[in-house]
Amino acid sequence: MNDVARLAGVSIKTVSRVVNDEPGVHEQTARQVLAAIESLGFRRNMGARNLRQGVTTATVGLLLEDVSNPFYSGLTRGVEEVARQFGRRVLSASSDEDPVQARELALDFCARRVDGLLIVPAGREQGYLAAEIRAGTPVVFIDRPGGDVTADTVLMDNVGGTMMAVAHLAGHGHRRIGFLGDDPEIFTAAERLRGFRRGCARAGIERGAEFAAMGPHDEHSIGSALRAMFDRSVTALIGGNNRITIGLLRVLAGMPERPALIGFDDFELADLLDPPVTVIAHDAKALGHAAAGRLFARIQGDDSPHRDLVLPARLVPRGSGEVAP
Amino acid sequence: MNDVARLAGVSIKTVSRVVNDEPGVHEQTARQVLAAIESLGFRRNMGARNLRQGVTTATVGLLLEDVSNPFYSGLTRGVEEVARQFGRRVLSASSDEDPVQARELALDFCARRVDGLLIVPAGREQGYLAAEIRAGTPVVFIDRPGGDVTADTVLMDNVGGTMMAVAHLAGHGHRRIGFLGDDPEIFTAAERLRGFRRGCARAGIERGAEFAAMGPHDEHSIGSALRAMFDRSVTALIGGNNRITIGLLRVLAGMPERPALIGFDDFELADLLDPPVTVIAHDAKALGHAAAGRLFARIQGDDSPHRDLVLPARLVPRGSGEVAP
DNA sequence: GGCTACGATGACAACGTTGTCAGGGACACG
DNA sequence: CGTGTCCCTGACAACGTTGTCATCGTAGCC
Repeated sequence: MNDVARLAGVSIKTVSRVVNDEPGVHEQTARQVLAAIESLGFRRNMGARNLRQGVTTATVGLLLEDVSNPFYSGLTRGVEEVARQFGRRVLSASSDEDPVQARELALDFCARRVDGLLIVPAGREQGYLAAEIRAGTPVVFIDRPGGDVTADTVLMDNVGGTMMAVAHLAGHGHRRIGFLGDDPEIFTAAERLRGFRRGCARAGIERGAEFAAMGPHDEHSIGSALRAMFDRSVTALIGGNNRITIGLLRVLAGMPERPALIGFDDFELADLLDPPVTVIAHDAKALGHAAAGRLFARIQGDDSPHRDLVLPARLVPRGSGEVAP
Repeated sequence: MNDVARLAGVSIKTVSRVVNDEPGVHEQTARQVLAAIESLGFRRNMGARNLRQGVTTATVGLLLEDVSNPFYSGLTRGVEEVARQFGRRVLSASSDEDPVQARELALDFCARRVDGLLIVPAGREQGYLAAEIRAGTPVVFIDRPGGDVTADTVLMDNVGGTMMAVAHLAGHGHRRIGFLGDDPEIFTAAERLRGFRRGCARAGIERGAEFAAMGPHDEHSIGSALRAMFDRSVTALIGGNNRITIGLLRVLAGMPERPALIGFDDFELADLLDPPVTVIAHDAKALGHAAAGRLFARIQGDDSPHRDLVLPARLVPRGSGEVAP
């Protein structure tokens, strides 16, 4: 800016005025300044501007498990869209479900003075965020609650969705149902398991005819879980998330059994498989929209009490869940 | 920092020393400072630090078409991993293939003084980047060259991949092959079309027995392109990218014809479809690794001449591409 | 005792901006 | 001609850090 000022033969402040479209600059002067800016390729240093003006960095932090998982990339896209509407950029990072990394990344975001933080919590404790929240950084938890920290939260209806799946299978005559879920340390996995149990109870399925195998899962563990379930005459399966459902499909492709199947999380091509896969669907992008919406409301000063938003899940029947035992 | 200094009864400089683990602070003093930091929840302002220290913001900008497309989210993940190794965060944004937005986002990244820029160019002209590059911001183009701007570039072997697909189909006896590609304004689409033509020539397929329908495509346009091709007795198809291949599969599901099919871009579940889909595969994450690798080399001062890297594509035969006419 | 050496600390400037306020010239009016 | 007003412009401080250099006290040495 100094260089621009020198070249244009004006003071640095006048350059600032031109850059910011402030009124009260002679048109002739402004032209000279603009010419100087052009010829020097000057670009205002946002960092310095933020420092001077105080709070905003026009950036929000998004911390999730893994961008390359379609669920999270859809979510990211949703966040990005809302952020753009509010003139913000998104700083994103994947924690790989590792609490230590998550903590480190979140604190790094704070040190960068993001305007707000969207977090898919990894692990049970987010206590390290309490100080940041007190300091005024708005935080919204996505997909899982913050545990020991209270803040706005946007969740899926995990319990309701799984109950719906069980009811659907029971409605088609299944009485022995297996659930393959993720590590129950993960909130959504525990919730879906809860939904599974409750759904079974409500459908009048006797205890002992419901089988749950919780993860973490790879194809090998899915295979052994499946064999154990088939040994006990399970006729229908529920996949606890998109990874597991796809793993299930892959393993089942090499087995003779063709149980009914419902997956939690919709996924691309589910409708083109044979049979097409019935799923409990929810909208990752909508989740991003909702969470970012809350965050920007907070950023703009909304200080109403914390709100928990639960987005609905819906059953999409496609075939695999509508077969008789 | 001021507050911390006051509370600890030391000068602001001493706090700075403690925060930066500089030597020469009495242990007792350091403890007091740390206690003050803890109790005030102080976190160093990265923006101010960057301003003072000069260049780095420990951030790179990643500009792509759409994070929610699995190809790009895989790429993003690759970039993120390398960035983390180098202690950087990733600021990402989707341009939706709109040159105006792309320009705006890229310049915004520059104004934030990112350490480097990874760009999947949208549109033909990236001239606005020339000034930034001259000013010393390293830029790496991904997936498409920069057109009027020269910088490091990391590409896929689009021509070779498509030629491979044609050769594979010809090897199975196909003489009338259709190619459904994206908008030829897009570099990769044009390259793949070129590969298709060259592959046909090399396979001795007479001109007039190769049919290309370029996009942009939706299911409707794919449908009409397909009908036109079948009218001319096409027996094999190549899908020009993951979106188009999936569109093709969806449209074909409602038609009686079962042509041979090879898709450019691998996609999840391709192996579970019936028949499993043969694809030209490449590794999006590897692309991200390679591009970020180049970028950080530049950031660390590598000023060797610009380099163009072309990552190989490979044919993954799964069934759909191995059927006779 | 006077000297150096060293360890611990602080004062101050600077990074690139912008907000505040004051200065200076042109012009109109009494 | 003096005065007030308006428009344009610039000097200066400040944002939160860190680099440079100076200061101070104490210990060690001759």
